[in-house]
Amino acid sequence: MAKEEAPARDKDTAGSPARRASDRGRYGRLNRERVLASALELVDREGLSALSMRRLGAELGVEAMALYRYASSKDALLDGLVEALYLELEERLGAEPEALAGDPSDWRAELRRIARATYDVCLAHPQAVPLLATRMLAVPLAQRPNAVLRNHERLLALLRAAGFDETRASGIFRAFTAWLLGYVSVELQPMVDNPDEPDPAFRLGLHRLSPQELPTLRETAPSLAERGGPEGLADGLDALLDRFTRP
Amino acid sequence: MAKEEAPARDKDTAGSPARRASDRGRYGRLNRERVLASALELVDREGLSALSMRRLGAELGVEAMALYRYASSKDALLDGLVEALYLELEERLGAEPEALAGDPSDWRAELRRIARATYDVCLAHPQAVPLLATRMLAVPLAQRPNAVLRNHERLLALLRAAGFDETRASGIFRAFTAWLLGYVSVELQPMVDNPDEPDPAFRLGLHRLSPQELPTLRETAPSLAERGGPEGLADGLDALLDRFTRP
DNA sequence: TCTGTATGTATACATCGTAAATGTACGCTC
DNA sequence: GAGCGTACATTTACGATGTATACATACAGA
Repeated sequence: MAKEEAPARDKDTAGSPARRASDRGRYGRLNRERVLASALELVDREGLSALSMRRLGAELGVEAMALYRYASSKDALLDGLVEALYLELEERLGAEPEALAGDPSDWRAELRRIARATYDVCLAHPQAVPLLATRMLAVPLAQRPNAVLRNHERLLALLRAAGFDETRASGIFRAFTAWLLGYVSVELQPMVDNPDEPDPAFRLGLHRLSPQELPTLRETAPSLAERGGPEGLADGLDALLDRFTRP
Repeated sequence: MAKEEAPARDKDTAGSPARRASDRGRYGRLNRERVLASALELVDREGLSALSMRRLGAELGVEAMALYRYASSKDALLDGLVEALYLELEERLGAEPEALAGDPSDWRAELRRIARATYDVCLAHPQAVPLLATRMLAVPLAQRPNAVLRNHERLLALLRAAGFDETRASGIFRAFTAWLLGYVSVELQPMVDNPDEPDPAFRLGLHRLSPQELPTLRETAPSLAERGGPEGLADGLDALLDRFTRP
């Protein structure tokens, strides 16, 4: 039914179609990278709930079923989004793992750097953050996307190189992950009721909160809605590292 | 308010149907509490993805549409589950807020107690934990379920009573929430590939991990799969409180 | 006994994920 | 070039889901 705008305008114009590489008569337009990039962009733009196979297909000028060549199910597609986030993280961190190249005594700085880069990626894709706390953690370790596993490897290698034994390294790893994911989850959600409202109290919808039963929450809410920013992340991380690396 | 189950056992016992309280000719079988309890039980038993309106209806011996009297949409139902979790938390914490009754100097112990109780609730309903990191945080502050708001109020009142100003209290509140949610999210997910496998390495699916590219992860995985338990939670919390309450 | 309201059912529709069969255009060999 | 195999995309179809709407029923109070 040719919902296309570009293609095969005239099947036999003779003089005809002058194909560009990206336009070879509906053939080979897709690849996994494009699919995931488009999915992430859609999620960024309209939220996770807007992501359906049909919708993503339309976004790419393709039927929904075509996507199954590049992600074997919708769950796999979501895992792919997680992968995309971690690929973006790797890019920001630089290709080669610093852990192996750098000075082992800088492991704290390196952890901070990784945490900060993760924060930045999440800040760029706030709507996708829930995927980390749910999809990613729900998938058994060994089945997580490769980019995720590489990230795990990087962290663990860093810690082992710094001299921590397995048990120690695991503890630090878990604390790092918990704090990082918790922090971005709490920080990067709206909390705002009506974003277009100029008055902060109304923007937060505070008029819904009973002053009798929730007095403290009501008066603290505006301050609560502020962000700790990357500094808050780094502060907490330092505190946790102090504790979890104690003898 | 008469959402009771006690009443009107046998309108006219005559010979006939011997109605039990739970069986009055399909009328008045439901109430919000029962719906939410049943939903939570279903999630506990078969996971979040098993929760559909039809399925939950069947569980209660009722058509799907009947549920809409008690939750105006599926999203509202999920929010109801969050509420149910927080009600359970309140039960464990005791009815009256300790913050107002207790000694303000015990605020750290009280925070630990709340964290521990939350951990216990999550441990009892691991399949529902993702709801906290997603649904709960995604809902604008003022629209969160009442039990959640009461929990926020309790925490903030506790901190204000301990002498922290709004800004300070907010910072501690956010750190507390982030750590707590991150910790239970990381801790209470399976990580296991094939639960029935006796050998730990196979149970984790480690054979899928390339020894060349992921050596450290491979050797650390068994230790990673262990839990930090409530002690780990308390340790990290203490560390964060030290940091976020510094002058 | 009658009537209004609270409660649950019946029916219907749009949308979703996805299995299976079908077409279509390219790269290859001849 | 002609023809073929295969990678790619479409078509069609099915069952499940959330939910709007209209209806039926059972109880409570007059």
